[in-house]
Amino acid sequence: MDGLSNYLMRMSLPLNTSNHQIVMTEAQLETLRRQICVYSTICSQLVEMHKIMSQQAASSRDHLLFDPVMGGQTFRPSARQRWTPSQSQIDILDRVYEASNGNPNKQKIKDITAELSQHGPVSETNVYNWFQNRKARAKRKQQPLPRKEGDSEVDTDGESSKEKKLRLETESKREEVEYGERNSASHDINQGSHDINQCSRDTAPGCMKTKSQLHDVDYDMGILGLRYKGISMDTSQQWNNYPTEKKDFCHIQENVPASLIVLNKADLKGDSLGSVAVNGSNSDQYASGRTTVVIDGDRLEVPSGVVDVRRMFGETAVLAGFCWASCSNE
Amino acid sequence: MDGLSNYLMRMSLPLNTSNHQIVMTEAQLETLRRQICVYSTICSQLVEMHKIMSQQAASSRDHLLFDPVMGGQTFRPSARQRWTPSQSQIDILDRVYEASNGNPNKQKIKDITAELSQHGPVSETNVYNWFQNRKARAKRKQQPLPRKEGDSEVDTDGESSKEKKLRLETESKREEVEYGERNSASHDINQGSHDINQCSRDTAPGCMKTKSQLHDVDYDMGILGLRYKGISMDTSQQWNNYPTEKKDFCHIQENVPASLIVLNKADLKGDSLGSVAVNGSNSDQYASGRTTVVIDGDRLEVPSGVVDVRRMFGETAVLAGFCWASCSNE
DNA sequence: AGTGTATGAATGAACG
DNA sequence: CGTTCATTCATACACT
Repeated sequence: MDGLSNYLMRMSLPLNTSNHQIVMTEAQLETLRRQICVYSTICSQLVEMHKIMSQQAASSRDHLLFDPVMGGQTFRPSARQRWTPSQSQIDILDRVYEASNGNPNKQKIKDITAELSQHGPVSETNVYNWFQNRKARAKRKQQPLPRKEGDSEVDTDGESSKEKKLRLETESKREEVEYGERNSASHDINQGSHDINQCSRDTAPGCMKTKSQLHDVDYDMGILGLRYKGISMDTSQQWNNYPTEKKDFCHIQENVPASLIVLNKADLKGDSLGSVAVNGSNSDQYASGRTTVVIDGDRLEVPSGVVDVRRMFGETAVLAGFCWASCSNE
Repeated sequence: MDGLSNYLMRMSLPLNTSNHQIVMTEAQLETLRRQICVYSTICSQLVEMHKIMSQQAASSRDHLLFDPVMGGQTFRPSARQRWTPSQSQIDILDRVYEASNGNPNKQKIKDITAELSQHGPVSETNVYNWFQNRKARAKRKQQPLPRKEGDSEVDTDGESSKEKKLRLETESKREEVEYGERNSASHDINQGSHDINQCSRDTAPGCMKTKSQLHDVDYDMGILGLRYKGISMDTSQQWNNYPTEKKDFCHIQENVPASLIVLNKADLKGDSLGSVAVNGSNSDQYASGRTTVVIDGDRLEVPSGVVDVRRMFGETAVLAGFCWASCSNE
């Protein structure tokens, strides 16, 4: 649980009540009211989402037979043969994998299993296998040796414009290597003020900034960020209902065809992991799992999914800017 | 916007604050605290769900290309496109496949890729996958000889203890048959008061009971039930924060190494389907897809996934008991 | 447009 | 630990 679990604490609300009346300041109450409003909205979204999902699940055959509320486990009428880790479990595993160098020993596996079991059924064997596979496949991907920057594919050169999309697909195979490229690319982000940097309130938390501006920003998108993600900024009722100070929480850039979405989830995960999602339907964005996005006027290939934001964009990059202004919106 | 949006109203909290301090009664504050806690938890589920949705949306093209939070508006995440070998490439691949007996090694793949790239864009991974699939599907097509239903498996007796887990895995092939066994097993559940039946509040909704006790129970786990699933009862902060009356909603059994989790989703699905999930890390619980659980003192092998609770445990069994008390918790 | 099929891709598990 | 198997998912494409 994130912020709200400690909310009362931060609000200085007495946790143990006695018989006398409790006194709240106006500010406390106001904050409280807003917070409740926010969560109320989110919860109604949850219900709505689940209804849609259930409906989807009911009307689809196999691959959609999952209940997202159940943590992403896929349920089928027949028993599932193999373990399917939930997303939260995967996140944890990823984190552990990143942190560790070698294979976890037996005790370590026990620990991990215990933690994972809080997010769904899992056995130690599952964990063991996961690390085995992860390592093996990481190694395999390491084979196409690291290339510098977005220079052309050495083996697949002479590519036509049509082949470009395939090149991207090829690139996606060397995730680890690409992170390095990201870092160098992040320098671009740090230069100049482009579209995404038009943020008018440089000090507002969540405002899209160059990473050099990110120091000491008490950033906290978390759930709110996730909530924002699905919102069409111009039309969403939720967005209109949203408290102004929360809108300023991040900067919406409406004039770029597709933009990076980085959702900081530090408050959820306790680390720098964030989600990168992009939209846009340019024809050259076909690479699976990655998309060409425009950041500060420069084109970047970024993977979708959970990424280490700091690793990708620099140590101080904890922020998010996002824009759902789809170039394919009719 | 659902309940909470009117929450302040119900709480009689003044919506327009003046300059004086606001006074809350203890009861109000307590209710408020609990409500926030509940919503906080639910929101975390939203986050989880949304992660999964995003993931799904990113990896699927059309039918899932919508974000439920957006209220059905579709947007286009990065398109994903898969490699489509040209005919000449297929010819080459076929030829190589025919000529070779085993899987090509890494160098061989490189060579093949090099050759194929002269006829179109291709990556080594594409080649690798192609051979994997080709081999697997060739094998499958030659197989469809065997038996009818899962009946032929019965003769696999004389199993060693080591083979047991394999047996379980095999068993999962004949779901329907197993349901029958479950039904008989359910009689055990109905007898006497065992661990899981220690529920002290027999009338409390959601309390784990024998099926004979379930009549006329106004059962309603819904989202809350779903919420429970990810909670480790002994360690989870969420659980500790949870209102007492909600804890009583179902009965938590803390002293069994692993226990059955049946989440009734009748309110969501309109039927008796529920989810069974189990955890536990006993060495004999490694069979993926099913787990040994302790129910009323008896060990049962139950499949994970969606099951017909009533069919499995009896017509009146609509309830859920669950316990994440992991036997591997330190 | 909906439905079905072939197949590229992903990945948990098992093997040697 | 590297390799292979087996299953599943999702897409491209064909069919109607």
